[in-house]
Amino acid sequence: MLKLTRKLEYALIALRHMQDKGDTFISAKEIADMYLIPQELLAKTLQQMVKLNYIKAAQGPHGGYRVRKGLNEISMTQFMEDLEGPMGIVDCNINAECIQLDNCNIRLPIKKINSNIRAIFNDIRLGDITS
Amino acid sequence: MLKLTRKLEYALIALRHMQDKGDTFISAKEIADMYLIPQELLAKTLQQMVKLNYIKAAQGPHGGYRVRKGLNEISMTQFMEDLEGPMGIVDCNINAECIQLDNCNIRLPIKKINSNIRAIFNDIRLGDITS
DNA sequence: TTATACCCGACTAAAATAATCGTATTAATT
DNA sequence: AATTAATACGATTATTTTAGTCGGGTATAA
Repeated sequence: MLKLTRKLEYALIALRHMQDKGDTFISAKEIADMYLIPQELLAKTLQQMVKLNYIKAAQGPHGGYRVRKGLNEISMTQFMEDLEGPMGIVDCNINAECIQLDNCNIRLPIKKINSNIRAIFNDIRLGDITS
Repeated sequence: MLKLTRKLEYALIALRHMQDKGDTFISAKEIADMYLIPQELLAKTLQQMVKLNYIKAAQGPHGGYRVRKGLNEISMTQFMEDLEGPMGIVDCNINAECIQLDNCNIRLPIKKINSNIRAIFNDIRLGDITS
C-alpha cells in the first residue's frame, strides 16, 4: 500500500548516477550492473525519459545517456506523473469514475489527504534527490 | 502508484456510517447495499476490525456491528497498518531486504519522503475522517 | 565491417489486490 | 423446536497492476 513503483526507483537511481558523472554518456548496462537493476527494464525506462526530454541519448559504441540541464528544478509530482501517469490515493481523485457518486461519505477528508500528499511531492525538486 | 487499498476505503466508509448510527448494530448487508460494496468482502473486513477491537459484533437477526468508543483518537497510520500491514513508499523502508545494500544512491532522500508521508497519516485521527 | 549501444513494440511472469464460495455458528422470532 | 437473519472464517478464484523478457531494428565509433 502507498508504494512507489520500481520503475520510478530505477529512474531516480539512474538519474542520480548520471548526474554524478557530469557530461559523460553512461550506458544502461553500466547502471544496471552497478545497481543490480534488470537491464532491459532500465533501458526501457531510460528510453522513456529520453522521449520526455529528461535525458539525452547517444547511440553507437561509447554511447549512452546523460542528463539534460535544468533537470534539478522539476518537481517530483511532475516527474512521477510523467513516468507513471496520474497519482492519487483513491481512484475518484484520478478518473472521477466512482459508482458511489454523491453517496460517498468520506470523499472530503480523503480528498484533503490526497492534497497533502501531492503537496509533499510538489515541494520536492528532482535535484533534491539526484544531486 | 501511491494508492490506498479498496479494503481501507471500505473500512472507512463503514466506520463512518456506523459512527453516524450511534449505538445501533448495523449489518454488513445494509452498508454493502448502500455504498455498493461487495458484501462478502466488506463482511470480511468488518470481521477483521472486530478482531482488532475497532468495532463490536452481534450475531443473529438484528445483529451487526457498531463502533467501539474511543475510536476517534486512533491515528490513521495505526489504522492502516493494522488492516494492511506495514506502509512505506519503498520496500527497503519496510523489510530492509534490498539487494543494493550500501550501493543505493537515493536511500536518504527517499527515507525522508517516506517520513513525511507517514507524518501526514500520523497527524490524522480516525475521527477526522469518520465523524 | 564489426561490435556496441540505443530504439521499440509485443509478450510473459509474478505479485498484489479484489472478490467469491462454502460451511459453521449464533441468536431473535414465531 | 424450527426458521431465519446475521456473523465467523478459511479456501479459493479472478482481476489488475507491476515487473521483467524477447526479438528485431537502427545508429555509429573504431
